Amino acid sequence: MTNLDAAFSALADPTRRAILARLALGEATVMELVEPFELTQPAISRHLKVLEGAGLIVRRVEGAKRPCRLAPSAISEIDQWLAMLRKALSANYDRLDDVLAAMKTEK
Amino acid sequence: MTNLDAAFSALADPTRRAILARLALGEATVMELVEPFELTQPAISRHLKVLEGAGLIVRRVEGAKRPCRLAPSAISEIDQWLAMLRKALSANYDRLDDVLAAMKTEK
DNA sequence: CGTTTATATAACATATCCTTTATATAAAGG
DNA sequence: CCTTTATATAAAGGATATGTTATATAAACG
Repeated sequence: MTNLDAAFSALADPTRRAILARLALGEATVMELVEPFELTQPAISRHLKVLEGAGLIVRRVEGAKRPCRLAPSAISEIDQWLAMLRKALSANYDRLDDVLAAMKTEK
Repeated sequence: MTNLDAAFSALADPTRRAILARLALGEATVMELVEPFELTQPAISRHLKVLEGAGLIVRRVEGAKRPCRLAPSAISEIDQWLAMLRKALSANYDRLDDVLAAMKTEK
């Protein structure tokens, strides 16, 4: 599995996206992340493992706690890949512009 | 399943990303998309269905052929969501800048 | 130390995903 | 019409994901 596979499939789960949205507000421990969800602690621990494996979050050790936060380079690879699509889409858009411009000229 | 779930999980598969990369070069029929892969036609048809369901591609009817291309608004929702993460990450980066600036001042 | 708190891991059930083969359908071409 | 080409759908198997409960570990607290 490439990093891109891991990153996109990590983001495909709404619970994991919610965890990331929470972490966007700042660091949180596992129990703090469990609290807002109707899921057990092991379930959240697993989601965190997936997010960590995808390089989307990092963890510190602080006594018995393991505070999580967003990984600094979290979405860089994703952004790079999406840039390819964006470019293609804007190229298509430009072609549409050309067509419209041509129609205008003919008129 | 939200659109975001569908979009991210569609992108999580390397075959589907390759299909999108191919479509970034321009429209292609199902058989044209089957050709470069070591997969059967039904397998590709399914991937196309997933991509269509996620709003990432659209299809025309042209006789017996169904040419596919990238959907114009393909990644807009994804981009919107990622913008949230990007913002949080750059905010963290700014905080780091503050710390570094403070250290510099003290020195 | 004994207990509580924080987290991880194992074992298991269920659901979903990906692929294949086999078959259906519908347009195209003699 | 009959055959070929293009695509879709169904059935089935195997792998993977997600959740739960039960348990392990390790730090914190009294």
